[in-house]
Amino acid sequence: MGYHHGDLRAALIDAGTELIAEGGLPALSVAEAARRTGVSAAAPYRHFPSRQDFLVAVAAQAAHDLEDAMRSAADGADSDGEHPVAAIAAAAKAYVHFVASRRTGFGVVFAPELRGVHDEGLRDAGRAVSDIILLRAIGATGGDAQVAVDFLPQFMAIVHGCASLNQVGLFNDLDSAADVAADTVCRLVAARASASNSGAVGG
Amino acid sequence: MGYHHGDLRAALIDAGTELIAEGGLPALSVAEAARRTGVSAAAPYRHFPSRQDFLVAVAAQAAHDLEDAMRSAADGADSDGEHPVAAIAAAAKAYVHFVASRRTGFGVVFAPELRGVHDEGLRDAGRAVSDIILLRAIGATGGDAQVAVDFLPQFMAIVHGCASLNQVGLFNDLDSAADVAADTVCRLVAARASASNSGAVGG
DNA sequence: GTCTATAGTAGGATAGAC
DNA sequence: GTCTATCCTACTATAGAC
Repeated sequence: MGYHHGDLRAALIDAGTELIAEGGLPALSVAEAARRTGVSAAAPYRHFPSRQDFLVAVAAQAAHDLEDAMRSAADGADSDGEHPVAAIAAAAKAYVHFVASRRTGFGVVFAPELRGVHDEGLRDAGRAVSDIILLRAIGATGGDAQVAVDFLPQFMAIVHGCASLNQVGLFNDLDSAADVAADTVCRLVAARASASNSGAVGG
Repeated sequence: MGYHHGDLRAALIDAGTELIAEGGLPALSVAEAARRTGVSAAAPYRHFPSRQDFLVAVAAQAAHDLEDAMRSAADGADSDGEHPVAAIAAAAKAYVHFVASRRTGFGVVFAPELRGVHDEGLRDAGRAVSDIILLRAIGATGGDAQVAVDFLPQFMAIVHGCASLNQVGLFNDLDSAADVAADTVCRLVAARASASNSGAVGG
């Protein structure tokens, strides 16, 4: 083989990202990542002690990219900070698109296989994504932080649900999925803003 | 070994259901199902030509059980047909609980691995679940079928999202996840019912 | 840091005996 | 219909040469 790399570690992470994009988490294989990078199956073990550690590195990269995508979308839709609802809608669409192209989202960032792993990148990215939505939600609902905190899991559930259902083919196309996600979060924000003290239904 | 079964096929499907509940789709293995059922690794192949066919059978069973769970919950919360919103909330909670106990939901019922498979049980169950929600949604929003049709994917996205996020540990406990799902779908129905002709936000 | 070689594990699937 | 035996494949991980 005799291939020489400037940065094998990064190349392997890229290959791993590709593998997940193609076949989901179970398709992440150290051996296949090595094959695609042009090195032997043993080489990756100089950079990652085990498949688990490799997965953590790939997930951290994905989390960072996801944070970037959502932040860019939110900022782009609301450059002056006056349109928090538009920012939330844009972030929702960005999430659905990200998952469609990478097959990676909250499900990988917070993957069960990663429980108990103390990776700074992962934790930070998770909090960063939450902050992107939280800040806008506070702005969109009139400054009530508690309402925003309640809205956060709803936002995550909706965008993750749309992204997942899109993956299994329940939407006609990607744009439909993204539109449903954006429309739904907007409806919820609107309902919250107009009646932020109404009780929850269906206990 | 020499084990004798009245219905090995059914026993294998039960074992397969257990495997998925424990480790998700990738944990479904013909060999392991055989082991747990007390037969040789070759025995299942008398009943299922391949792992794929085995998966279809397990998924069909899951779809049937899911339909049952959601229908029972909806009927139980609305025995007289006068409380469609309560029925929708109950179905939402039932979905989250079902996924928590079985690790199977829309993601398996409509699994990518099953694309193009023409299994009657799967198709029927998918439509049945849709109907459970559609009928109640029409009742809850004042008889507007189009609003109900639009609401269906939102319902699915929300309950699936809550169930998935619960699996990766983003809720404090199962009841919180189910409550968020029920609360969110109720808020949406309420918003739809009060303003069924409002335009969608965030195009 | 990367290679070759190898041990160990596990699953999918088939052939042929009973 | 089930068994034993077997083949093939693929991946994780390690040892030791370069």
